[in-house]
Amino acid sequence: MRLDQLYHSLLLKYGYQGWWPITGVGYHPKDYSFPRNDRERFEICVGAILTQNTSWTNVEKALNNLHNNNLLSPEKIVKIDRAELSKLIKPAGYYNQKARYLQNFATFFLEHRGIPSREELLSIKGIGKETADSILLYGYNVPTFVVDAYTKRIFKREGILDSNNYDEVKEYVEKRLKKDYKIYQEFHALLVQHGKVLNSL
DNA sequence: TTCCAGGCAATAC
DNA sequence: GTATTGCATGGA
Repeated sequence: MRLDQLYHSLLLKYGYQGWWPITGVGYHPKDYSFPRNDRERFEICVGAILTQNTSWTNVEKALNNLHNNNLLSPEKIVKIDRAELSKLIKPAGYYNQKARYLQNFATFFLEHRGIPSREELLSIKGIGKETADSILLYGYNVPTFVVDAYTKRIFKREGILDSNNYDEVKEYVEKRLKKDYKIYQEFHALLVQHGKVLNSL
């Protein structure tokens, strides 16, 4: 199967995914106007960090804890005691590491203006390639493709590309699909959805 | 009970 | 430069 065929067949099978989910809004299929403000942008970045090797349902519990305590802002995150932050994000797992990662990112978010570069994001402790690309693609609508474990697994299964190299898989997609953030957002979300379905078979 | 999820950094070879 | 290992909760 070719790459664009996979994209179209997944879209036909699952429909528009409406990523990235926002608290109080949820998923928003065919609405690409998000994030609508810096508050939503920051929330997406926090979610991207919390979901590292962690199921989204667990991340939602942690996000709700922060939201309900009115702490879902960079100012609050940098100020709060780290042990207190750890406690609130506990459901997301790895909570000691992630509390530190969130404070590292919140500090950057407050000091930095405009769209960050991939290199700037990667220099933050706690932001690796997938998280950096997720932040750029969903938080800033930059057409950069996000590769995750499902992507590699499905590409191999479909005989598209057998590689464990992040940048190689990323470039493969970016050279073959139109550089459109809407398409990259949908495709990554569809690959995750398909990966979940395959796991449940 | 074991397995693993929308990874990352540190360390070991 | 590539391969391991620690980090942790909640659901299947």
